Amino acid sequence: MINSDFALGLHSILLLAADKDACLTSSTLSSMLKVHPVRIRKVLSKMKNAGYIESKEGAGGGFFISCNIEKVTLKDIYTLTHDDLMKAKCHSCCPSCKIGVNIEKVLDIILSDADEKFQDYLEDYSLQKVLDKMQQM
Amino acid sequence: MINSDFALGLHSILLLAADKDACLTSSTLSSMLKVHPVRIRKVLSKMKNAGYIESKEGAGGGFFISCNIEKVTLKDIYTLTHDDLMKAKCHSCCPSCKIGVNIEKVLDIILSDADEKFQDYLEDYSLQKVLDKMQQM
DNA sequence: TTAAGTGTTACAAATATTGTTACAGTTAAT
DNA sequence: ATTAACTGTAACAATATTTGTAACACTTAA
Ligand code: FES
Ligand code: FES
Repeated sequence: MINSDFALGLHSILLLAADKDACLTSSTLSSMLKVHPVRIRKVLSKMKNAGYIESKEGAGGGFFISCNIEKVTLKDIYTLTHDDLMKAKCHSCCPSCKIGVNIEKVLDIILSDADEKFQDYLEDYSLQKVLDKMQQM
Repeated sequence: MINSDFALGLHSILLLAADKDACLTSSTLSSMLKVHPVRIRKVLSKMKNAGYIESKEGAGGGFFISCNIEKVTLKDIYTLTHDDLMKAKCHSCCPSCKIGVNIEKVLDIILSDADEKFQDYLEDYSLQKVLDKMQQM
C-alpha cells in the first residue's frame, strides 16, 4: 500500500519545504537520498503537476516549493504516488462457486473503505505538521 | 500493504468456512484459484499454526475449517499474511541534515498509527460477516 | 503395499521495481 | 552565439521480489 515513491517524494518535498528559498537540483537530491536523479525527476514531476512545487530548467535551475505547506497533507502525497486504489490482487476463480461470484466485489468494498479510513488519517498531517513533529524529537 | 497472500489465504479460508464439513486438498484449491498447490500449502500452513484450520495428511486428507468463523476476523488474516508492519522503504540519507535524523522515525510513527486504524477497521469483519455480505449481493 | 495426501526446502521463471543511458529542450553566464 | 548546467521523457538494462516448480521425506486410507 505504501510504496517507495511515497517515501521518496515525501522526503524530497520535505527537504524543499524546510527551506522555502532552497532550489535543489535532482542531482543534489540524488546524492542526498542515494537515488538516481532521473527517478527523482519522475517523482517530482508529479508534485509539479499537482502544483506543490515548481521547477526551473536550465543552468542554476532545480526544484523549489510552491505550495502552502500547512495545506498540503500526507494524503495528497499519498494520492499522487499511488495510481490504483488499494486492491487485493484477486485470483481468478471459478465463477460457478457461490463464493466466487462476489468475493472480489466484497473485498473491493471492504478494502476501499479501509483505504478511505487510512487516507483520512493521513489527511491530518500537513507537511508543516510533519516538519514540526520532527523538531520535537 | 495488502499483499496477495492475504487475498489468497482469505479466499481459501472462506471456501473452507462456507462448508464446515468440506475437506479440500491443496490440489483442488489450486485448480479453483489457479495458483500453485505448494503456495496454497504455504499460506494455509500459517492459518493452521494459528489454529484457524486443520489439515489431514495422507490419502483422503486435505484442509478443513476448525475455528469459530464469527470470531476470526479479517484482521487476523491480515496479521498472519504480513510479516512486517507497514513501513515506508526509507532511503538512507545524510544524517547531517536536520531532517534526516528524524524523518524515518516520524514516518514510522505516523504509518504504524495509520496501520492500526486500518486494522481496527478490518477487525469488524468476521469471516461470517464477509460470507453474509456476499450472500446479500 | 500402494496411491493420495501434507510439509518443507531449494531452485527456476516471471514480474515489478529501480537504475542507466541517451537525447531534446531550456536557461544563465561568458 | 556558445557553452555548461539544468529539466523532461522515453527506451532499455539491472536488480529485487514474487510466484511457480521439482524433489523428496513423511503420513494415512484403502
Ligand atoms: S474459487 Fe473463488 S470462490 Fe470459487
Ligand atoms: S537527505 Fe534525508 S534528510 Fe537529509
